[in-house]
Amino acid sequence: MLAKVKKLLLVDGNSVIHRAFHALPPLKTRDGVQTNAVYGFVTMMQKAMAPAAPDYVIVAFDHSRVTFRNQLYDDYKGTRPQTDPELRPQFAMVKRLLSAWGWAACEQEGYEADDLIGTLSRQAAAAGLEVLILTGDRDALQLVTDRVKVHLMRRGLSRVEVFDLAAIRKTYDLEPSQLVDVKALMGDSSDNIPGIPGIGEKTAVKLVRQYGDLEGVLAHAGEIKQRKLAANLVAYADQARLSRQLAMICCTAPVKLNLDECRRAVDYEALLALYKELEFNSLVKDVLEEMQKQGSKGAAEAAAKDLALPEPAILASLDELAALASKLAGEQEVALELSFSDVSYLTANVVAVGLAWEGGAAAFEATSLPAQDLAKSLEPLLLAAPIYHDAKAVLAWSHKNGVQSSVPGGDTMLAGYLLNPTASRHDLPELCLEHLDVALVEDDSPLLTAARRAGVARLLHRELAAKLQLAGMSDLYRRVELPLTRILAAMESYGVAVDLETLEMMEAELAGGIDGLTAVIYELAGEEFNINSPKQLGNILFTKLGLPPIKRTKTGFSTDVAVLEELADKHPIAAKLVEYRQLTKLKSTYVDGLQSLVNPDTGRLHTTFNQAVTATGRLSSSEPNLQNIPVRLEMGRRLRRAFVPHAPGRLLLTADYSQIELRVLAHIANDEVMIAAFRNGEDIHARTAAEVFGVPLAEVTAEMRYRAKAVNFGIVYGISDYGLSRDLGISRSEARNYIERYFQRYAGVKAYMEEIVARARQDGYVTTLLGRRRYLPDLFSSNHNVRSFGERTAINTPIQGSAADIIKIAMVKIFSMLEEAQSTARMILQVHDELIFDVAAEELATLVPLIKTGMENTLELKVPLQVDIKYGPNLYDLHPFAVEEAENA
DNA sequence: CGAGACACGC
DNA sequence: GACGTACGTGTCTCGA
Repeated sequence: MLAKVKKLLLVDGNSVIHRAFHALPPLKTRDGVQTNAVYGFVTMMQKAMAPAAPDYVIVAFDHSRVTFRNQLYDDYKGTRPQTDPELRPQFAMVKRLLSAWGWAACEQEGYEADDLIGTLSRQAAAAGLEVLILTGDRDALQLVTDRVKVHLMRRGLSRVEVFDLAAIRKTYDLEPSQLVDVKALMGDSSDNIPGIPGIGEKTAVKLVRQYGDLEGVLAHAGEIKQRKLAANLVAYADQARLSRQLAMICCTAPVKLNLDECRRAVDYEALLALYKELEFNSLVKDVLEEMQKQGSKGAAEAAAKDLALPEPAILASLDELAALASKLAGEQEVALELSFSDVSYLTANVVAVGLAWEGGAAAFEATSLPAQDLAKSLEPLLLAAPIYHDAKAVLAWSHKNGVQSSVPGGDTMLAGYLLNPTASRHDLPELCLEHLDVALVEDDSPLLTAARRAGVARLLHRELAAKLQLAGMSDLYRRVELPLTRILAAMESYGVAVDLETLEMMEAELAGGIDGLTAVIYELAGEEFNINSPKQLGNILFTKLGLPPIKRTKTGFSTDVAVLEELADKHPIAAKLVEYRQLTKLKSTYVDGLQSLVNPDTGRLHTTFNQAVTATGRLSSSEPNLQNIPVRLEMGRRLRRAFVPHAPGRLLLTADYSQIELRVLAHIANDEVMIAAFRNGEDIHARTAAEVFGVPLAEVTAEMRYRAKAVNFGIVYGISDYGLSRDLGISRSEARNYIERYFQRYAGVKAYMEEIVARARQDGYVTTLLGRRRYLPDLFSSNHNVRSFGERTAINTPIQGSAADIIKIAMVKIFSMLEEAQSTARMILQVHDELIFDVAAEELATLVPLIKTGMENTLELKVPLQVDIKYGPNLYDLHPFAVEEAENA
């Protein structure tokens, strides 16, 4: 086995710092100290380090302006201006940075950074190391060998070009060493190297290629046809020789490579302090995160000290815990943390309990206790509205163990989510970094971790609650999200009953269908291959069968359903593939996937409703996702027969909002035409068709309505003529025409779209009807596509998010109405604009009006909300609930 | 183990 | 001239 070759990164400090200084705006600290070059240096280094992963780093600096080259030539670099006074102090800052990062610095009187790099690179290569040179100076290219590569910074800091031996040969058709001869001929005005008058890069390269090196060129001056050029070569031969000496990087400078001194060892504490001083806030965060990953003890202690967390008391018995829980039930601002053995909290065990209150903390080891006993002893506290991080996990667990709970007093996860829904994570360590500037590190002991998390959650919640207040989201938080989380916990804990026999029958049916299709597809393809592999399938379709590749993906031919449908009239295999895809999707994701997630204890599916995931405020559902059960195609829809009530004598009831997003749009855009249509109870797609096609409502054809429906969808999602033309199979100009007429007729919608984008640009965020926010940094991107995306998001988020607000209010309201009425009805699922209940047959007639009016009367909009209710023995056989049934009841 | 392609829902 | 409907989750393949 060969040992891995060690890598050395050599950096031209002066070059990188100068680049950074000129490429970045003059960033300053609050005290007015300019730091842009330092910042640019760090980011450049991080960019270079990430892919290269060097084992050693040395940053070389010029010692002073006077070097051995000045003895050769007085005016060397004679045209260079004085160092900018704003830049000079930044060199010292960079050097402090180096020691914190554990990067060696190197400088030597009489030599430039280049020479030190050249010398060290030769020594390192001789010692068997691989060398990378980071610089903005092209001259370094002469140092390239089979072991030495140059990362050349181009145009500011954004692009780096990598030159290895092959790249040099390809670019110049010369060896690296010949670049010195080129420069000897052409000179360099920035270094004030004279070269030979009248020779530029083109000529210099040509001559060196032809004659090998400078001496070769000079020796053959007589053969050169252009008389002026030949004469200059003779007249300025010595000047060229001098230029060559100046351009040649010295590889014998008096420095010695000492690898022990440049092994990387980051001093995080020092780095953190320095970044804080320089006010590099994003980098401060990175360091804290890194410290957290490393589990740095220092960071943990700093967190405890900064926040003045009390030392937790370790509780010895369940009685002691129960007594404390009862006592704390009477106190304000108590935080409760349960650590679970697994992320699936419904099936997991509680490992530890952490508690924190004003001036105190406690922890309890819970591993070997029956869950019911533990839940029971915590009951007084669960009913006293403590603060949690991810309350739903605790509440679902307690619900499962037969213990009541109240709406949480606070939930740092939900609060953090509301403050910035698009953040990638809302876990406790991340929120601590973001809002308290503290790294939260797990302790080796789960007990101490639980107590620390409770303590931190309590303090964090104060901060978050204050920020929510400032942002106008307190009501949304306290009246919607917090009550909802308890409801979601109940829904998850109830679960959804499934009829396994139905699933098993479908499984057999699908397996048969897939086998048959597989055989047919192999036959049509003339060989066996993996149909599930888009790559192999692409080869069969477009290479072997010679079908036209309709479109490409990043990695090859696209084989998605749109492509297959286009191929359907060219080859019979296409239709078979569409069917194959349909069946395998159904089998693997739904039939097999759902079966594997049925809880063996309850015989039901217990999804997780994620309340802190989406950018718009919608919920999501996972393990399994019960928000994407097939409905559109009959084959898939039949799967819904497997979703049944949890006991005999009961029914499933679905209540869905009709056109909720368009109604919300009509309201927030305040569009008169659309408002009137909804108030008159019109079919909105037909109305849109009448408007767009300029015909009376009665004359709207099915085709016109279909097209208008696509336009309505497009409007909600931020339409483009391209997308609409693709959806409807019409030309772009025709699509543009539709949109134009749409905006003429629905002028309020058009005005809304313009206003919301303008407002979003001003505020940096958009809001929903309940004040839910989404920040839109994409609006300020310099990339046109990213910016357009931001604009569509600005249009869509208030619509989708307000609809999410509405159904959340409805859930809170209906859940408590059911509680009050002591109904046995259970709300079991939410699918964005639809609620699904498991109800007793005899309660049906009373529940329908309760649910319908409850959902229709959430927010007072300028248009009515309309809810359609259906019921049946499963999610497939659903019947509309007729008004007469209610009247007869 | 992560990215990409694909497919399902609203 | 490119590029392009919002928001999600799950499964499978493939290459590091």
